[in-house]
Amino acid sequence: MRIKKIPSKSISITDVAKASGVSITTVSRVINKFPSVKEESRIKVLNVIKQLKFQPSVLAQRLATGRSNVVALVIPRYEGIFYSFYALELIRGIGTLCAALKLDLLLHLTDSRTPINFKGVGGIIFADIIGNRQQAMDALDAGIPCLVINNYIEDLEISCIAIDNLGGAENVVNYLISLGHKRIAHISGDLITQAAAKRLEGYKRALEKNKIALNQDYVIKTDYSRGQAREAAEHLIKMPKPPSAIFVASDSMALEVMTVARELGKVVPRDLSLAGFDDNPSGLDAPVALTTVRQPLIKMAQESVKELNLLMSKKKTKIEKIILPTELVVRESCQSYNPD
Amino acid sequence: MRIKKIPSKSISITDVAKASGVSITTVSRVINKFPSVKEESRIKVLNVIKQLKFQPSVLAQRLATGRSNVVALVIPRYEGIFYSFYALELIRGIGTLCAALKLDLLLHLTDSRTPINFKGVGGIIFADIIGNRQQAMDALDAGIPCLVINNYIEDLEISCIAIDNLGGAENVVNYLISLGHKRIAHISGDLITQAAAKRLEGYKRALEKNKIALNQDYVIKTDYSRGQAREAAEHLIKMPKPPSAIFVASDSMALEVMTVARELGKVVPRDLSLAGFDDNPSGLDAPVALTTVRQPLIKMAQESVKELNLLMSKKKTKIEKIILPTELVVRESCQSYNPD
DNA sequence: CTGAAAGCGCTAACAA
DNA sequence: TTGTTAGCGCTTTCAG
Repeated sequence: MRIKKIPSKSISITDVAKASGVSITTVSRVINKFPSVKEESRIKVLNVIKQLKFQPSVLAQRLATGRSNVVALVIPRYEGIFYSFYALELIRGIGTLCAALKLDLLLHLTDSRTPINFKGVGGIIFADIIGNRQQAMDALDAGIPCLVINNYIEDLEISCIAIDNLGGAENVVNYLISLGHKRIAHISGDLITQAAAKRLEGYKRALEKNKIALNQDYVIKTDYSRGQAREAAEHLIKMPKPPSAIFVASDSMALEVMTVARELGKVVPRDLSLAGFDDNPSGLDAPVALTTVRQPLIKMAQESVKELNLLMSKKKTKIEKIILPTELVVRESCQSYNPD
Repeated sequence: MRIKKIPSKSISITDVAKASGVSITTVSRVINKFPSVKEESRIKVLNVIKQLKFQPSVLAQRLATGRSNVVALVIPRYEGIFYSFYALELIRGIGTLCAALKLDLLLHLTDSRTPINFKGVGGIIFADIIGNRQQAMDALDAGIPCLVINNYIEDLEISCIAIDNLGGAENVVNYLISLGHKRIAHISGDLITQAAAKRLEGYKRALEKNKIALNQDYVIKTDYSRGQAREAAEHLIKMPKPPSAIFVASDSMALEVMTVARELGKVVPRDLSLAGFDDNPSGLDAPVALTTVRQPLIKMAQESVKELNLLMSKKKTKIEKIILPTELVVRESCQSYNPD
């Protein structure tokens, strides 16, 4: 004879069935709100459920149905992502909407190498794709509903919701140009991210369209960290012919640049115009409020959950490629170019 | 006859067994690294697994064993938590350690009312307890390994890892007093959080120990938001007899206060000394670097995962109540009191 | 060293 | 309207 491994006092559907004098099937029907249950039985079962504080095992449910309400959020764990404003906004947006839709949120900080075990998750949101394209492809051909945010992927049959980094960057640089600046530098973010690459591209495009020659010395690449922003800023400001304006790929780096400028005796915006990207609230703490580009992070996050939910419930199968617009936020850190 | 519902091409342990000519039991043994498998069989199975890209269903595993490697992180969704530096640091610390320990992280932003379905989670970390005491008690008597962070709970048989908010606050206020300040105000955080309450208490205690009478008009309560910080700051600074120093319960609020002071023509630290709490990196972006209290958030987060992991693997059952020390970070925003 | 068979808690097809 | 029964994919006795 078998012995139950652990006298796991956890109550199951069977206990409920016994206590209410019906079959487990009926209990199951009550749980799943089948209309075809006699009112009397339903009430009885419901009472017992309450009494016993029964909660169905989601595990067993998922195993039996093959469906799962788990949304996995896959965030690549590259250097610096967590120093960004971005990650938290994403988690916040996705987390609150998941809670509202009764979806479980599994947070997966991936090193990009380790394959993800998809069994048991109902859908996946890839926050950007940094070296983990394979993971997305695996998910795709395992037939798991999934989508990518913050990265516009053309060559994969996958939905994506991205932000118009290119346009946003182009706009802000155009703005600087409209103020009369010609010597405009760019401190870029980590170019393994599409966002940083597109911002750089937008910068270049704006210059080009305005017939301003690109000066390679004015473009400095960083990993988004404040440390590298500092080095870049020092380098730029100390140049024999320093730029009159700098477009920085993130607000947090821009703030560091502002600090460096102050240390070197430069007054923003009089001696140097400065623009960031993100609309990070701390841009308002700066001595001079930071001009920046607002990106709809929360919106992107929430759209992704909505979309994924549709995919998961098979209400939709068409893939969608969306680019959300950005908005230039003019504050005080930029000024008309003054050649004196 | 039955028809398989969906020709779910997902490969299972059975497929692996067939393809390698052994029983599923043997495959299971290989998966679980039982030593008692002939090397030959093991290799064969391992090969097939690789070939078929088989990944065991964690669902089925959990159902069969009753064990689960899922860690639920329960974060109460009160107003303003996500505007804090705190939340992201927590998620970052917990997330990376979970990944390292091969634990799945379930993120649960709770409204505190809805009971949590614990079935299938192996352990729970409650990030603070804000109105959701019941959830913790439920988990406790469901016998699920769990602990509380950022809240020292005396009257519950639950492990907790908290931060010495009281001591931290007392220290910083002592520091202000040592600089000669006597009119010291406090802008508190949301007192539903233990952290805010303890910081207020620390403030009071420091005054008391130094025989400085508490002036109720100098204590202003907020919800941690910048908006309320602004109002508080305006009120304090415009008082007929304004404080010469303000201890603010969070760095982000302190930065807002600094902005307000500047707007009102006050120079920090000459006219007003300012201290925060958190050691939020943006404290360094301020025109005047913010003096603050550093709290070991990452450490708290990581300790909690370690501890929970021990609890989950039954290697430990003793509950632990830990308070981690803080550290005063003196920067530039405070100055000796100058009565002129 | 290996396999058959009995669960884990639930859902769903079928029959009543 | 309800119950019976066969799985879902895995682990774990127990008996070779």
